[in-house]
Amino acid sequence: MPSNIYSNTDKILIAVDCIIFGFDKGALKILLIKRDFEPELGKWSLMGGFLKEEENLDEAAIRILYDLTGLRTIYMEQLYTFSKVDRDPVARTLSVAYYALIDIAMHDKELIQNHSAQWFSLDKAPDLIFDHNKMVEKAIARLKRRALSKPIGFELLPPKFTMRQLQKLYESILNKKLDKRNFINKINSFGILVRLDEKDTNASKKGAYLYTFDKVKYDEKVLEGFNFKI
Amino acid sequence: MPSNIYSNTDKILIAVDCIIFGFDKGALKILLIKRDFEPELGKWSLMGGFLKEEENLDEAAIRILYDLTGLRTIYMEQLYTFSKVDRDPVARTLSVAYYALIDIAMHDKELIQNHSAQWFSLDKAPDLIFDHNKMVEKAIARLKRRALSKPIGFELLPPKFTMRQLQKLYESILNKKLDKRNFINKINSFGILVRLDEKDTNASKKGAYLYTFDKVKYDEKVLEGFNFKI
DNA sequence: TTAAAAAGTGTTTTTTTTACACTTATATAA
DNA sequence: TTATATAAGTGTAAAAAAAACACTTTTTAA
Repeated sequence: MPSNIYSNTDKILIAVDCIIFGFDKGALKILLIKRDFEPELGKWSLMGGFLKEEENLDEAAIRILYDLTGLRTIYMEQLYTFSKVDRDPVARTLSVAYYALIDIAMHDKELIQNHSAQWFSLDKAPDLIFDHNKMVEKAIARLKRRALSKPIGFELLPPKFTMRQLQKLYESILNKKLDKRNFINKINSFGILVRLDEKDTNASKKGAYLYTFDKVKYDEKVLEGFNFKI
Repeated sequence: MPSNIYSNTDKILIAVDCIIFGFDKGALKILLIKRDFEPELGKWSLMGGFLKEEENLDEAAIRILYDLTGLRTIYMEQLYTFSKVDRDPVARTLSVAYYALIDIAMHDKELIQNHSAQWFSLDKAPDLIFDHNKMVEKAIARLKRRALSKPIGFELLPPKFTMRQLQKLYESILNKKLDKRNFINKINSFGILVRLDEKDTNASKKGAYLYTFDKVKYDEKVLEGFNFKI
């Protein structure tokens, strides 16, 4: 390798694209924006932006998510870096995909309207520009794997939720029906949920107990290692 | 977002660094190079290079691995993109880490000598430049997870191997002792190994049966889903 | 008052994982 | 030649985890 390894090498644009998952009305959703700029004006895409000189990728992803949702402390994870030479027709661009989980009730609705953004159920999402469909696919696969190794789902739910909501969430992530009793037994065996004396009567006449997530017990559990196969 | 989104954005150097795993004499090893160029001349680092305009990341990683090992068809996977602003003191550089699994017997020994490269056991590896230690850590964690979800180990072994070699390999990846009988029972339950009539007498007087890996059955098994918890 | 809709609750069966010890084959040393 | 040392090879029983399974409760609205 020559000693001037940094000279005459190719510099490249770095984009950060975010797959933003939410959960609403029993279905897993993603937040997409309708582009009001070229290229691909009018088409749907992931929310993205470019990496700046003075920030690292996590910071860029946080900035981009804040711009769209108004939220700062959300679950986020780097997914994969996409690098096909002609993935962006305008210029050679690498894109580092991040995925985020947010409580759909908490985001800033005005902000997403300003960006012509919209929530879509996974099965009803439109075709996306560039390689964004692949990014979403990969994010779903990763989310599925994560859901089996830790109780990631809480990030997607409001602070108080019912067992049934939690189960529906897992069903939509794993894309299969789960047994009610087995699910509750498993969740309770972790001891990371606290049952409140309140009930939620939105979805049933009888009302369902609300639960919250016990962060302290959860962190203990993380240390000893979860087996979250459901 | 402005319409001139591609103008005045920052272009950045992209490096590709490879964590190359091998398995020899019962221990998991990594291949490191002693830098004969600045910065950090004389220190140990991962094998790396820069991404070129006309190639994608996978192609760059394959090129870099070929330069060092002379091998082309090796197991390789993108790991993570490292982006700390000052990770490289010379210039702002992102590094996309890849990890590779190779059969240590197959590589080109002359090539690695030309690069002043050397195999190190994981526990005896020297300190590395930049954030390369972190990369190795992450690669080991990924390898551990992979080892539990599919029988990845075959990539690291010669075409014919003994059960004991396979077990030793898993023991060194998972970093714990495994029960001989349970291991064999589990592996055999997959039906992806073929026992040959040959024996290997290197490690024992009695000799141990050699096995090969049945690629066809393996692929069938992949489709129906592995449970490789050992 | 009754029908409908969702919540809540335990036990049994099956599958998977773990624990565990002796015999066999052969080269080498006495 | 015999004894010894070394690693290979082999199966079963106990424990743990996962999966299957159905009825009762509460309430509202017809």
